[in-house]
Amino acid sequence: MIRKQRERGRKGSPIHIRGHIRLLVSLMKRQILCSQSKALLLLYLYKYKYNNAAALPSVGIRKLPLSAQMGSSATPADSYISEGEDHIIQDKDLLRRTDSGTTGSLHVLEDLVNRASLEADRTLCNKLLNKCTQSGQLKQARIVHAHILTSTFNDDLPIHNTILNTYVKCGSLDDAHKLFDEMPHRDLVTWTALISGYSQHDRPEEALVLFPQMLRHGLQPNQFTLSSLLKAAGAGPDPDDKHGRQLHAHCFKCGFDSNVYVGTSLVDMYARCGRMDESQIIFDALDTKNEVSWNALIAGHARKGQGEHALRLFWKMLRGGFNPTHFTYSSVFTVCASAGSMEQGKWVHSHMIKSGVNLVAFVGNTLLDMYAKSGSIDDAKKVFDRLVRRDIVSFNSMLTGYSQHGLGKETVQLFEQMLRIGIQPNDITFLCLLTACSHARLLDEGQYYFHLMRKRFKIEPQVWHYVTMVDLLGRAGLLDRADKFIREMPIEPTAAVWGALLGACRMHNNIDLGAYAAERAFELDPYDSGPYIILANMYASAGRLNDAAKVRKMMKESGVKKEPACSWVEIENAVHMFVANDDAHPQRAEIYRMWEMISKKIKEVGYVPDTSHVLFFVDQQEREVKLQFHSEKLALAFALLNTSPGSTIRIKKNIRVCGDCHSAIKYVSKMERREIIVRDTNRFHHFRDGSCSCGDYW
DNA sequence: TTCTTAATGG
Repeated sequence: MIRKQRERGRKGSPIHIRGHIRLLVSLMKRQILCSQSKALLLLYLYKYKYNNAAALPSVGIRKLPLSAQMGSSATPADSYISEGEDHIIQDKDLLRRTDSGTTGSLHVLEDLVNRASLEADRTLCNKLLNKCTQSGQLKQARIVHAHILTSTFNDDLPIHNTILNTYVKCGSLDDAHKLFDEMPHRDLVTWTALISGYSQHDRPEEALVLFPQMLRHGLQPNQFTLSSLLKAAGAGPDPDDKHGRQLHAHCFKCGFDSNVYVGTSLVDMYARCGRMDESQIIFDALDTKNEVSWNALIAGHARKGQGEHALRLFWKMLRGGFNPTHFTYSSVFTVCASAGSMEQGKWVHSHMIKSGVNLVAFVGNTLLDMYAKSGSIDDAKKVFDRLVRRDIVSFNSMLTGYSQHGLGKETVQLFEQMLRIGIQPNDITFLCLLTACSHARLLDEGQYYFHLMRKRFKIEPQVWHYVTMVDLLGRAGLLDRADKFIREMPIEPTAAVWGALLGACRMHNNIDLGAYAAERAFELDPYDSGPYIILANMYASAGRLNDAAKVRKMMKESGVKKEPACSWVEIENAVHMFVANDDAHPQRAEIYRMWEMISKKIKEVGYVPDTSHVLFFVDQQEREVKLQFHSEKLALAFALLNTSPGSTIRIKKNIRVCGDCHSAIKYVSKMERREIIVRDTNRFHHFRDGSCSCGDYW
């Protein structure tokens, strides 16, 4: 009790400062305080501000012309934290120079200056640390920490825990761990703060090893510890559920599994380990669920590519009376983006507008991506323009959109705009930019940006940047330069690098270099069917059927399976899938009849089936028959049967569209007066009035 | 004083 009183009146404590300010104000009112000495008031203001800002106007200090007194170095109390220690020292110097006058207040002031030690009190330190935590200012946190080390409350455990947490939130786990090691005493909060630090900053292994150590110190985890540990268990490089299961047992034993935080973390952990069934069981068993629990489950299905399931859960969540959050919308838009289901995405978008959720980058980026990936680049741009705050991901998403739609000029313009605004590009930005240059035949621009990336932005190109450069050079027909470029790469070329060269060789019919590139690709990744198929097709279309057969045999022997080609088309909120020569579809007969009719009609206006893309069909007529039933053709016939005249048709494909289909779709777009948008593995084709946006360059 | 959920590439 006595100690408490002493502490309350100690110098630096709020009461102490308040008293000083009152005294100073009264001196000032009686004209005893000379003008220079008002600097002293500023010093007190610094301290006072953080204790009770609301009380300031009542003592009239705000009316002081502080900046006039302090010259250009004047610092408003608000910016104390961000300006740091230098200014405090500066103010001290000012104080020393204060009061050369000989007023009767001299003694009083001298006394005050001496007593105005900068030692902070506990409340002030907590507030300062809090502010550092919120704004992530590590440097200031270290200064406050230094003050605390020389203070009388240095052996205080809670304040050390707060510092540790501040370091964590400022992103410096080194500082946090160092403090942890130096601390004379640690409690559960200390351990938990460090564990959660590693887990939040994506260093799961380091979080997990702390757990057994903590147990050895005789501490039992609580809900905070367990949820952090579960997050770490689900985030491992190769998330296995060994840690997860042990933790689950621990949660169960201590009865924490019914806690919302721990329960939700369990749902999330199993979902990240790919065990959706167990995730669902835990979710169902939760007495108390919140939005986060739903989001974790929905995101889990979305990540696993179970889009339909995720959407069903979304509707269920709504029916259950839960309000979707940014996270929910974000997952749902991602699902719609990868399925190319724009109609459902639009519906959810309108739902989001009605619910009043702001179009911030967090959710806007995924919405933008959804429109771009569904083929509507105009809607994507609208979303981009309306975003409340654009971040690097917003720009990257928009750049990706442009580049996939073959809009090279727009990509370059947006990139330049981004630089003007002062947003730092990252490696993904450059990947989009280079891809755009490649797709739009912007050879010089592509090479220029590749150098710029290194020189001006100090971003070391990753293997994917090299792949794109090989693609850029190769597409432009500079096959030898592309080959040389690969040989001069500072990093080892991967199968994808050689694959890019192979693709270019196919485009420019260079079989020898193509065969060489394919060999390298086989060596580096024998399990990818792509290069085998391309090479075999190249041989086949050059009439070298024996060589084609050899490649095919090689592929068979290495046990590679060709991924079946399929196409998807969305009709009235349902996505329909087609495989080549589909014979299981309920509307099969109509679809085939439809295509035969179309085929006949477009042949009359000039369509010539190109059979060079088909392997091993000796007889010309048979070749043509097989060719007719590529999945995108079936999807197109189906869409023509089931949509109203004039409406846009959007088709998604899992491999690159073949030359014959590309040609056929061009004719169909003209004849049927339809806009047809085909999304293949690396770009969009907008067919309109007989031509394609890719300019037959893909 | 300590806790859970999303997004951009090929």
